[in-house]
Amino acid sequence: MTETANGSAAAKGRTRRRVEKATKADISRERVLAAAAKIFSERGYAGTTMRAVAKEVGLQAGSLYYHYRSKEELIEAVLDLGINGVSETVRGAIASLPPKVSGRRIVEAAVLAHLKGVVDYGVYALSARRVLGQVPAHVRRKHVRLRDAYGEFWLELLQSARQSGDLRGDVDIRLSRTFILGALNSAVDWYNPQGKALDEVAMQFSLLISDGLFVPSK
Amino acid sequence: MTETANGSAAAKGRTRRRVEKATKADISRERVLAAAAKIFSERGYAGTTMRAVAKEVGLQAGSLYYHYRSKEELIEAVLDLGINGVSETVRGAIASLPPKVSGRRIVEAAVLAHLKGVVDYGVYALSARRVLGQVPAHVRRKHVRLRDAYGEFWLELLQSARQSGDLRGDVDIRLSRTFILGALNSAVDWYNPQGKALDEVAMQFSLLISDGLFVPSK
DNA sequence: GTCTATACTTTGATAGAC
DNA sequence: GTCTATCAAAGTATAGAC
Repeated sequence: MTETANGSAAAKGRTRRRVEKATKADISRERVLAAAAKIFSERGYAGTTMRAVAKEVGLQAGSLYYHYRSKEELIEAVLDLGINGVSETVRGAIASLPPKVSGRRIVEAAVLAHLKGVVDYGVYALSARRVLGQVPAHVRRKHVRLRDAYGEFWLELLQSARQSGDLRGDVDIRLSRTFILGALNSAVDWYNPQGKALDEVAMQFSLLISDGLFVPSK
Repeated sequence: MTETANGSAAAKGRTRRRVEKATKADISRERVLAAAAKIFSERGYAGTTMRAVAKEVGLQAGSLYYHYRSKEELIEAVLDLGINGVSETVRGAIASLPPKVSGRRIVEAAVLAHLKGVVDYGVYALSARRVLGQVPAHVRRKHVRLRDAYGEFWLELLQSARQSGDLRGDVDIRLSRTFILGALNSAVDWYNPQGKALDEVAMQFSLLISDGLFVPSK
């Protein structure tokens, strides 16, 4: 994750070929990004001051502008990483599944990967969830598009499960998707890495999603 | 809902006996509250200025302080209504259920009531969801307590369903509760009263929660 | 790369007139 | 009840020294 954060952040502003070592600027830039994500997630967009971010990384406020041109550019980088991080984690997991798996297994893999993504991209995912509604409109629009594309991916997942035949006839796929993603995203608010293992949580969620709470009626 | 909003807001600052008519102050106070809730939910705590709230109701910034002593008192009133509104809607619905209903019916009623509460208390519920993490710590503590008490109520609901015998043996009640509430709360973000009827959404959600996505495996 | 100093704007809140 | 005027504090961003 650290590599991704650095890669994606650094790649934006500078042209980096191959595997050159991270420059001092790259390191600072990433530390600033992580600090900003943390504070954005706690205090919201307007509540996050450049001074607070600078203090978190041991810099003066003015120095941040060497790495990011404005507060707006900073939140954009944070949101990018939060949304793309989770999305790519899930797409990757599904892509590496063997060709003819059951719908159950697909859902199981997607649930686990989403939770993994949310944990790996912690403060970035949290920021994406909490401040997306507060950023300047043109910034929000771009990221809503990314988020919607991810939602579309889930829809296709469920549709392919339906085609494989094991989905109940009376379930509304769109609403189910909304329900599942709402529940999974809430994990950024409460999941504690010190607590239950992620696989266990994912297993329980998958069970609920697949078979529900109650014993099949008669 | 309007009555509740007014009642709970007005009751705080003033002593009102019986059914006296709403004073000018009561009316302004409630309009300020509604405007504040809307803006808080859109821009977050720090992003909401007293000037913006005032403008929304056609007042000058200074005039707000006649109704609320500070920005902090304003967000407190908004959060109160958002959290208590939903909680009371659900508790009321469950309390008015006939004595020996099935676990399925209980879950169904709770799901519908929660969605109803979220819609009725719209901007207040939205604020509670979006800005709780951004308010001064002592304000947050009080409201986290209220929210947790509501979560406890859901836990008891599920426990009583288990005792009535129709819950699957392998479901983790705590995790299920977390999952369900995460999904239901997300409705404040996407539910559109112009779209699908609430009962229909509630029915689909209940179906998913109770029986899951897939046909019972042989 | 980072610092200090500072220009300019906006904020929450108060006081007193009406 | 609401307005106008105002203050002190805090905000983003820039410029130039090091």
